[in-house]
Amino acid sequence: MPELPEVETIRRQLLPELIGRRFVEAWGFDSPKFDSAPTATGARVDDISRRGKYLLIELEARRELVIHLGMTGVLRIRTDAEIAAQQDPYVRAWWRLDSGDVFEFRDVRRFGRVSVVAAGAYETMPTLHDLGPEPFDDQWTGADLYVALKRSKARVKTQLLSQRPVAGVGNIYADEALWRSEIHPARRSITKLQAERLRIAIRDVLEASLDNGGTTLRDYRTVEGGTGDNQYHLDCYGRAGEPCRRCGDELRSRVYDARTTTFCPTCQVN
DNA sequence: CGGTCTCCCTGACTGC
DNA sequence: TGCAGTCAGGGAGACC
Repeated sequence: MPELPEVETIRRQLLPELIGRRFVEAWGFDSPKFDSAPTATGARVDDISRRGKYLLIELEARRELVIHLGMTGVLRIRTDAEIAAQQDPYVRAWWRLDSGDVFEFRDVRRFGRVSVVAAGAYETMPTLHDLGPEPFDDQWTGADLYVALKRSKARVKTQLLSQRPVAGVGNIYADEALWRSEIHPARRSITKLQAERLRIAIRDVLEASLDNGGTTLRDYRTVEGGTGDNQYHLDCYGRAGEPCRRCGDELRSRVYDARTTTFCPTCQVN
């Protein structure tokens, strides 16, 4: 599932492909999640930025093509010859570039989303509208995280997944960061010291994954079609039943708020 | 209002 | 081998 490191990897790869290009034709799958794609037709791409897991393709005239990859979203650029050689029923939106190539959004499970809006007008996307700070922002402190988490009584893991305390953390990196900072995912409050440790852990696990090109468990692919390598560097996520690399006890899997969570019952204190 | 639950989707996997 | 049942999960919206 694409989280911040995966989306950032994709952003960097798309930059040289899309900057300065113009969308000359477009199509969107017949669903509210994808059918606004053609409204970007005619626009030139000025820049590509990112907020959390949201890719923001900045268009001329202060408009944005917002893309969320959901669970199975893949972005790629194909030629007509490649498209003709391999029909793909899971392409949910595409934009033809003035180079002739086609920028495609493939999304098997349709958990992703496309939206063309005036720059910064995120009212129709509540999570993006109320998105927390970027974890790599130097201005973001442990005190900020502490205050943000104190606002809610939900479990710390659930709060992280809400994108409000900090942007871009999904199930994989939430489990990794909580393991690394030795915080039990079901806690409903943490100390200032724990918040600072958690902030550092979040930044470190995201940075390590970015350095590894992201985590490919199943569907995640780079723009070039490659996989990431970070799946070989996970300490916690997906390792239930295996020994904790810190204390040796067996990692456990539990469902909290409808999300599978892996943690060490011994060193992640509740 | 806020915490929690359900639903959307479909390929992969499990068990009989 | 085949098929039904289960699982995975980000985010929107319903529910209490």
